[in-house]
Amino acid sequence: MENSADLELKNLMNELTQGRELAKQLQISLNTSSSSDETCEFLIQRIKNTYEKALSMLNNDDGDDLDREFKEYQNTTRKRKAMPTSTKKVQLCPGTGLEEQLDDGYSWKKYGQKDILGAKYPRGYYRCSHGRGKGCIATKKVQRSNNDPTVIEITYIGEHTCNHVSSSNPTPTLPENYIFPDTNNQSFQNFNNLSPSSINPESYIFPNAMMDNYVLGTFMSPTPSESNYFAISPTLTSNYGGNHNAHATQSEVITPFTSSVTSSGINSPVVGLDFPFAPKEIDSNFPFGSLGFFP
DNA sequence: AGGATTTGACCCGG
DNA sequence: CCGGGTCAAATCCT
Repeated sequence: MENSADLELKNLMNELTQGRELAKQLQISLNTSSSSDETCEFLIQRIKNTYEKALSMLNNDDGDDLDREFKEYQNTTRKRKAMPTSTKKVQLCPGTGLEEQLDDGYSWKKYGQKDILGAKYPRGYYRCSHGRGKGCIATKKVQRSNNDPTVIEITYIGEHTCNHVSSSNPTPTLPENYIFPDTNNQSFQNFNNLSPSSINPESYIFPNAMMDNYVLGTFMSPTPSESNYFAISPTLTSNYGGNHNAHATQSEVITPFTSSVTSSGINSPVVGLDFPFAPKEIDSNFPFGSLGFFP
């Protein structure tokens, strides 16, 4: 068994190593004409995050802090104490796999969903799927914007202490580098060489029909009829949400540009990215919608 | 069968 | 008391 100090040190090393790798990625991106501004911006943000995380670890010279924090969490299961939060808004790119666009490299487990007053769309609650076992207290809230259904707001609460990446995307040295898939991947190159206005949906993971179903039928239609979200393939459990009125502590807008790298068809559980796309009206019309039938 | 998701109930702070 | 956050049993999916 390794003690908490060793674990702390290991986590610190992980963070610093990750920062170094991200910096390398940034350098590559800067030297690559096909890389977008968003790519660089996102990398910079991630580098900042790793440094902040590393610094906070150093400040907590008491290695038991995380353990204690989790204990407190366990003692107050229904109300978490004030935790560091960060919010990012994700502008969905048409034609890109929704799951990929929302994937942040961690695996999440949904533990709740709630209608929020004044919000058209329900909010989904997720916690790190390694959570309880590893003492990772990270959670996130995902909600679709009232005004712009293509904007998703993700609020991250607490820091990951598990240093685990999604089982469907294992990347030993870069736990959160889902955004940098194999650049030899044809689809990735297709994507990177495209300007947003010239996106060719066929380059992506989802065929047109499917994207129509997701983006047009589900997102855009104010009054979805038969093409509501219940028609969505149950195997594609992507979640959407957003809240335009958000007043988060920090906010950043990220335009995802993830590749068409799939979850490699891995049949491991798709974690974290399910979502009720339909507005509340649909929910009320189809209270048993996810079952696809009325009782 | 086991793990993930859904959903109504519960808890608690404002 | 209201509303956001969480729990946990039921249900679904693989």
